[in-house]
Amino acid sequence: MDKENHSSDMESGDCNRLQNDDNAAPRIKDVAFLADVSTATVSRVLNQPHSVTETLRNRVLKAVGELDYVPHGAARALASRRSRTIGAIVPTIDNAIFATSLQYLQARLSGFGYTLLLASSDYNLEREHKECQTLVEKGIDGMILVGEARGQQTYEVLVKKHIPYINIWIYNPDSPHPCIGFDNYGAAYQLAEYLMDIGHRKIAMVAGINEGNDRAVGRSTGIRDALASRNLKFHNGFYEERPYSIEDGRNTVSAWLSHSSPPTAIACGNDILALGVLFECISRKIRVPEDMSITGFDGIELSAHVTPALTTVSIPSAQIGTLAANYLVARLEDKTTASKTRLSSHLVIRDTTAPPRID
Amino acid sequence: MDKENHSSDMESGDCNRLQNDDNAAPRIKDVAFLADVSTATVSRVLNQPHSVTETLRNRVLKAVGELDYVPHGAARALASRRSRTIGAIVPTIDNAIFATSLQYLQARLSGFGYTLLLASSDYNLEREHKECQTLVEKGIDGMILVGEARGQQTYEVLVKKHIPYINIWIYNPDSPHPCIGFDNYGAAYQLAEYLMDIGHRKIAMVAGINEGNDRAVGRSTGIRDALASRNLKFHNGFYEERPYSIEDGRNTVSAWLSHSSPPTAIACGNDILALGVLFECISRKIRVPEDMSITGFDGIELSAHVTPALTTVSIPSAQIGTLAANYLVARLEDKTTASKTRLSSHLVIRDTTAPPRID
DNA sequence: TGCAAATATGTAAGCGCTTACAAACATTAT
DNA sequence: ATAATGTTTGTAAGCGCTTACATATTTGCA
Repeated sequence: MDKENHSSDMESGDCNRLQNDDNAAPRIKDVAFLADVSTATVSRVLNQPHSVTETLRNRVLKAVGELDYVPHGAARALASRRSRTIGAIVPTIDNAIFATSLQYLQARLSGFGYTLLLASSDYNLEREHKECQTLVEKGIDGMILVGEARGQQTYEVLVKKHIPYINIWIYNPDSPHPCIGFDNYGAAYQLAEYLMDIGHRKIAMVAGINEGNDRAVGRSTGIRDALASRNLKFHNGFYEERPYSIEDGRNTVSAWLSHSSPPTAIACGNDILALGVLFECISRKIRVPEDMSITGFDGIELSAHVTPALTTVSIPSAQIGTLAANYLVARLEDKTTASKTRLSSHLVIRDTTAPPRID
Repeated sequence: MDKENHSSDMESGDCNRLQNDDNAAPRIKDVAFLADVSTATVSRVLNQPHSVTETLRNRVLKAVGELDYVPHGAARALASRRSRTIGAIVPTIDNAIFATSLQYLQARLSGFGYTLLLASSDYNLEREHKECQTLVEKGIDGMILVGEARGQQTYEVLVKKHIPYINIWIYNPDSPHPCIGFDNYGAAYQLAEYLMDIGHRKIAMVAGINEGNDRAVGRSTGIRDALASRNLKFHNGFYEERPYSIEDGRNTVSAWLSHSSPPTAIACGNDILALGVLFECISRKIRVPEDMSITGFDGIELSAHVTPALTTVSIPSAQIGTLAANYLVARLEDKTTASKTRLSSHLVIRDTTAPPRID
């Protein structure tokens, strides 16, 4: 069963192509044989082209082309201890804002020669931990996580294996972990101040689910604290947490709208929820912004185009993806990088907010 | 430098834990040593638990737990020739409808113990080919591709390596390739017939970019052929292809709307474009559907909530993701599966379509 | 021209697992 | 008791690469 024809001193490998059993994929050995060099040289041509003479390099490259040789990733990863693969765990891919980030992340990684191994946690920290282990097992070189609130054990898995990681979508100067993002709390706080500055006192909030989601917590707390700073609370205790869907936004406000003392402004944890609230108001003939102010969070493309256009906080989602890729690749190539990057969010005032009517 | 303490016949491995240099990650050897069994047994416990006695199995599992052992994916893949990884190349992640599909795909794969390696082509066939090679090199066990129009060479890479693949988002009974999806052409054809049935003759279309995108081609051709079947053409030649964005939808119709003979209905290649068209009409005070009918394609959540609600074709995007995972895993485990699955799309008639005004 | 230093290539030892095969042991039939 | 059979475990040969080290070749300089 063993092949015998490996004496490398025969003239011209050209007519002596290795008789591979059938059409099995070619190995580095086959390339070496065809180009009449050692496997080490082939490997060098592929990994550090300039350490090989041009003549040889060309011969090898020609052989690679002729055989349609594709290196075996697992073997490569095993021998070199690097997989050129980056893992990412997002709460859900099915969210415009994460999708954008992922798109840019993936594109940038691809440009650096890295591949993206993707998992989702469905906003569940246990699942996140499990997926993290799976990705680590697959041999990722670096990891991208959303937010920073998670069990210490998850971080430990990464630290133990010396896998660099970064928390995105959040910026926390006091955190021991590297991060790229913005200040959810601060942005929400500012948003609430704006609402109060233009005269609102009766403010309600439809938040995203807070559990296991520190971004949502930051937004909720930011609004709440801003209100408290002026001795206000959520009007009538109108504060609800809902999943990311238009439908949920709509349903949630129904009760509030028929209350004897409805809020004059509703802050939402994200644009999708806000859109739901907006659509519900519209279909109930409640004038926005005259009778009701609405704010979103995220700044998805759509928010600029609905009528009235949604006041929201725009987030640099594409940039987060790109920078996360930059950070990890820099770390992996031992270049220095800032371990924390603060990106700015912007309050975008559009047409769903105005001073409340004076009764 | 070599460790010597490997004689496995010493009493009780319990107090003789392998002195790993520092905190290097434990290897299967370490587990075997701790549990006082061979590495083969450890491997069996991990891969075919029932081929090992309960006593031994428990001892091994205990050792695994104590050491926090995580198998090395690359080594595993190299030795077993399976990576438990599935590749997917989508045009862009940043599109609600693909994101949904990916979310379900990923969730299902994860349930089967597989991981998703993700790449995007940006609707560029060459890039797709390159990404395909990269993924194959990483050692994916199966591949998911969107649409079926691509160079033969791309398919060959997969076939040569015996990697099962499936084209999603499309259904073509005559194709030599397995697929899961629906009939873009037929659905579009039906949509145009509906428009004509309710009286429209002046029909225009804002299509997605057709190049390198057979789904878009199918939709465009479906509309065009339906018109032709009743001796119609795009009114005034009003047919434009535009990128996937609300802004593009808006801009595109501007010219048509100020034309002396505007269309009475505009069919769009996807919901996002349709939304753009709708928003533009609304901001120009053109009544929808009285003065203008608009149709979308995809059935994103939003289309049901805008006012007026968008008439569109709903697509089973989640199902496509789930079924694609099912198919590939079945193939990899040598179970039989249908190689082509036709899913149905549905014309959802809502409030943006009505008979044209009679002049 | 000769010798040291620099550069180019080859040799072969792993990387951490899986698995064919061999060996050991347990079970049943003879 | 012995042989035949089935089951459990161990041994060790790879899987396809990379890379430290050894070797061969070239270059620079006295």
